[in-house]
Amino acid sequence: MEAKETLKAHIGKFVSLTGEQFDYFFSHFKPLSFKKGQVIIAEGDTVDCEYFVISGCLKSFFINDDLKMFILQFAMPTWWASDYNALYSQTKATINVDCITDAEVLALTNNDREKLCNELHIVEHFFRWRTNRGYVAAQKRLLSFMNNNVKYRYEELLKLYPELYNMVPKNLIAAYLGVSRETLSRL
Amino acid sequence: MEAKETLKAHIGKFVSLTGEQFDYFFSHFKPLSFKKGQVIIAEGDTVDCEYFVISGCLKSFFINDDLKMFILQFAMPTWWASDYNALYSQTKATINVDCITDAEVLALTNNDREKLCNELHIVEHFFRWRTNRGYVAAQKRLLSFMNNNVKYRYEELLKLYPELYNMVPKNLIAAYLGVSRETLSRL
DNA sequence: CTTCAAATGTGATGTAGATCACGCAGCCAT
DNA sequence: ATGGCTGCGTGATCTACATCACATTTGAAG
Repeated sequence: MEAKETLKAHIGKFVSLTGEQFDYFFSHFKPLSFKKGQVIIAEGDTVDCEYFVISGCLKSFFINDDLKMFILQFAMPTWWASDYNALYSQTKATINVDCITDAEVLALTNNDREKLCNELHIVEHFFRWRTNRGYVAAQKRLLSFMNNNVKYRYEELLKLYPELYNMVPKNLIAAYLGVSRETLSRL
Repeated sequence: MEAKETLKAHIGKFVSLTGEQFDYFFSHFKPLSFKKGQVIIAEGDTVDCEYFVISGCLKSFFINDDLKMFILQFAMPTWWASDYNALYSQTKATINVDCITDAEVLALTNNDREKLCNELHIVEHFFRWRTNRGYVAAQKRLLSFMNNNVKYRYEELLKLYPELYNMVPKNLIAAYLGVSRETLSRL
């Protein structure tokens, strides 16, 4: 029931579903448990789900030709993660998603999301709102990238998500900030 | 009628509205003409519209404390522009929008968009889709920023939007790429 | 046609951060 | 405990790009 309550609280922050509507909505999610290090989406995979994090921490990341890793997102509880480009346009994954810690998630298929959006206007409203927030956050991060040096971005990140400092190894934080682990280590 | 047809074709790429539905939808847009250099949204403004570009080219940009400009987006015909953070969360603008060339746009208020999304499920569907695309594009740009050097990003930009090369001064392209105009000039 | 400001090119020099190389500490599995 | 692996710090050097300075071209307005 933990997972169901977490999702309900999350949705409830923006829209009001009746109990019946929420039960129906929830019935499309599939609970999954993963171990630390387990891969959820690998480059080249067909992507048909997005994942709502109940506990633990995921990362979505890109590996370039030099095998350098860039982290797009740390997904903490009540965050969503997937390769959205692949999911929305039904192409192969170019982004990977795996588990930084043991994690419990709720999986929702692209088809089910679209079905739910069609059947329940308010669910579509919720998902529009969610992506709006994601879009604004992505723009802010882009601006911060262009405007601020590494030190400032590191401090801002820790201010916003202090739990990352202990939860996530420094080399991953460096990969999120787009900087080498050596430079990060020198503050 | 030019503007109406442009918007209709744009919407029609993703959803099908009846003629009646589209007329109603369109009736909420207000046509506006601007001259080159005119400011549409200035930092500190209350933002209550987003703008659909019919002709010409806008830019949305941020000015930092050192008066350095960073361009978030060039808005060409059929693109949308605003300070979405301010628009969605009803806060003061931190992003500016102005005209690189003379421009015709259609303005839609936040209230009207929300009203339309409520009244017509399919309109909400359209706007969800639009933001999804924007979100994916923003993520791609972020990745490109972390992964590729200026030269590569410049070439990719020109490959994607060759018209920018002649339409937009190089210092603005530099501000989009997050690089100094001198460095851009040296390729 | 003339004038002035904006746009562009280019040299010299400075610097944030990358890369390479190494040492060391914790930690899990044999 | 012995080994090997992952995470973390730190020195030395390298490089892409910033910054400052100035020259040249261009194009719009009088």
